[in-house]
Amino acid sequence: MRMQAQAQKTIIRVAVPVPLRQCFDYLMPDDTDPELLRAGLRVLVPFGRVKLVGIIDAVVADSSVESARLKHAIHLLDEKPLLNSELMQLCHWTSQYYHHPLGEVYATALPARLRQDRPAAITGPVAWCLTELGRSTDVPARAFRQVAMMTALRQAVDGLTEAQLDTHSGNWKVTMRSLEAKGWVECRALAIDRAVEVRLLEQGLALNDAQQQAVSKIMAGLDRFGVFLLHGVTGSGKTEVYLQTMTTVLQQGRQVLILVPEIGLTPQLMQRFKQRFDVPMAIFHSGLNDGERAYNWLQAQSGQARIVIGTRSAVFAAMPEPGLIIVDEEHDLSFKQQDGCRYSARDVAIVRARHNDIPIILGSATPSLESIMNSEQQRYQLLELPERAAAATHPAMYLVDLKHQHLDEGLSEPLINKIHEHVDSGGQALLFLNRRGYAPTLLCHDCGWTSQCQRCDAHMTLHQASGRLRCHHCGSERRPDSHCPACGSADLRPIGQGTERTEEALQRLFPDKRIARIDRDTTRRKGAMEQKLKDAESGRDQILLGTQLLAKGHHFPNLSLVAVLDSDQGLFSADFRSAERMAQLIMQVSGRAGRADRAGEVLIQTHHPEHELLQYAVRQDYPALSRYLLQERQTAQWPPYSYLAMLRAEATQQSMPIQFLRDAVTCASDIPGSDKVMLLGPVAAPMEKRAGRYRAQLLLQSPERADLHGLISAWLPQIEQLKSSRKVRWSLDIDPQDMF
DNA sequence: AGCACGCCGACT
DNA sequence: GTCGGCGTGCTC
Repeated sequence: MRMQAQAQKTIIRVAVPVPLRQCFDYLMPDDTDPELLRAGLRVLVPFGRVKLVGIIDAVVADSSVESARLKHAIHLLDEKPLLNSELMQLCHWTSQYYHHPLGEVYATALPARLRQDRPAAITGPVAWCLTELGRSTDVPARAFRQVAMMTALRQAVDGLTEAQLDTHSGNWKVTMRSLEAKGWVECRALAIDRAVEVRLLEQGLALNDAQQQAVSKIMAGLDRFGVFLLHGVTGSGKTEVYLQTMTTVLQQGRQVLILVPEIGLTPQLMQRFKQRFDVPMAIFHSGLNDGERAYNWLQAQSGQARIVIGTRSAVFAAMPEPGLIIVDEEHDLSFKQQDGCRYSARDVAIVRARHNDIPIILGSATPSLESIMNSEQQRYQLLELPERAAAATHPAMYLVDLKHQHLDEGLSEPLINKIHEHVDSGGQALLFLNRRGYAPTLLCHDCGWTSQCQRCDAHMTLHQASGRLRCHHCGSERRPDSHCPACGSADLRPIGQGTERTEEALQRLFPDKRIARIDRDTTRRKGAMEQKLKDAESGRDQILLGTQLLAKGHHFPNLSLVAVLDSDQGLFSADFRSAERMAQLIMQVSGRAGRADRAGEVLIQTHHPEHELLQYAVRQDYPALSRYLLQERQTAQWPPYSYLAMLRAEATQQSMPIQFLRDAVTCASDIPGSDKVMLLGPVAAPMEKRAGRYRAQLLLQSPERADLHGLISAWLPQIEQLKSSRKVRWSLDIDPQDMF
């Protein structure tokens, strides 16, 4: 028997938001009860010469750091852990898998407001009510605003929320303040009932056979981990499958997490949920301010929000009782974070489901090849929704061979005729062109000079509306030259097609039709996107012209014709994923054509109508298309037949990134097991110069994930020691999606 | 990342 | 003679 007293656990191991792969030990703050120390609490600590808010990762009895060097933490920020053990475990996994410092992962998981040195008080919606005193007081009649306010409050049983007051009068705050000073009114946090019983506000729709089967299979697996790949074309009723499975999970008293891509569709989907369920929801999207974000996060964390819905970062929303995760449009690239900790929210979500032993649904009309392969290998259960639920007919698909075609500003004759046909008979046409601006470059007809960006290896795009040349890669802009800077010629011509120029052509060709251009330039203003979409949905605009921005999610009831103006750029690109993306785009947009009463038509302009990908795409044969793509990937040993990581570097001096990556290769070769990983490069990035910085990359490829990660774990500490690493900005990207 | 310390070039 | 450039080292 040990006679020694158990050493007290009074050392806290803190993860601080710095790019260092270690935690730091501290003595607990003065005047703190050791019993209060818990992992998951936030704590303010002195760090070097600054103070930082960190997360207590563990409470331990002693430290390997000599006690004289240990500092006291300053104070705890929470009484109860802000991060529960499940979320901490998820952050640990993320930190290890993406080889990113733990403290920064915790920082990614928390909304900005909760990373600051202030208490995590929930200050959500409040309601103003009368006090006892206020109820028994007669307001002097001359204070007429106050009288009106008191009367309004008397009529409202549960008080008035700020939103309600805003509709009442624009200037209620002043009046309210004087009433509050008199002690007649008070402000209360709005009580949110914890919905034990989930109230359904509307009945579920009748399911077709495929939907019914999908729902049954998911229901049968609600009590354990399992990945369901829900493959359904647009309009096949994926959302109804989500809704009905969610109903059961919510009724079991568990929370549902839904991840959606970053294209402003979150509010729409949430609207669907609000129509169906009377439960509190927490929502996360780019339109929220810091306060709203923190409030919603805490709603999810406290368990009050039963449905949590949001984009990428919502995968880290704390939830005490998760029961189901849904990733909608799982193939979407916006689930991959492109800076800092480069995680894939879809992949983190799958791990989270596994940790919690709950099911996860991946929904898509065009699943990623990774997911297709996983379902073929029985790791995921494939659920197919083949039919269009609402009995709409499939669109007719045509390839327009552009070879030897006369083009009017990129528009072929067959296309122009089709547009006439559709809009004249009351339909709507949607045209895709993935290049905004007027023309991609300005060319000197006499000497061949083109308008290059000074800071990037790219052309500057001519924007006619603003009369500027703009670089789409670094944002720099300038006035277009009136004469060629190289030879002095005045014959400068805009070359190529952009949405602005196509819009101009459309206006000339269809002078009596309403044309709407929807791209980043026309939707920059806040609320402009919503307004444009509303106009388009109302059927007011007969011709819609847009970039990728318009590709998915929005429902235009009158839409009968969809056209892809330039599919060729996607087919022949340096990035092995670009063909896949173009095919997915065609599949996605074609799902949008057609109304209940009328089959839609889809036109794809190309110089390569014989291309196999396009052939599969027009036949709407995604299984064949993905088989073809998987075959290609297997031949070239690309993912999912191998695993990749990309080490990138950039610097203002051209030679530095390559130098650093060479040094990195040198130290990799000394690591045992490095023979199991191929190091491809270093090479200059496809666009070497961007925003004034030179960029280079080194690709790591291995048939085995474990070998790749094993090498990286041993390698990173060495890379950090390299002298040349100090002269570049470098980053490591696990499972890179973009090869640029 | 931040921040300080420290050692060399062009200026009041 | 100093101000300030950024190389180097450190953070419990």
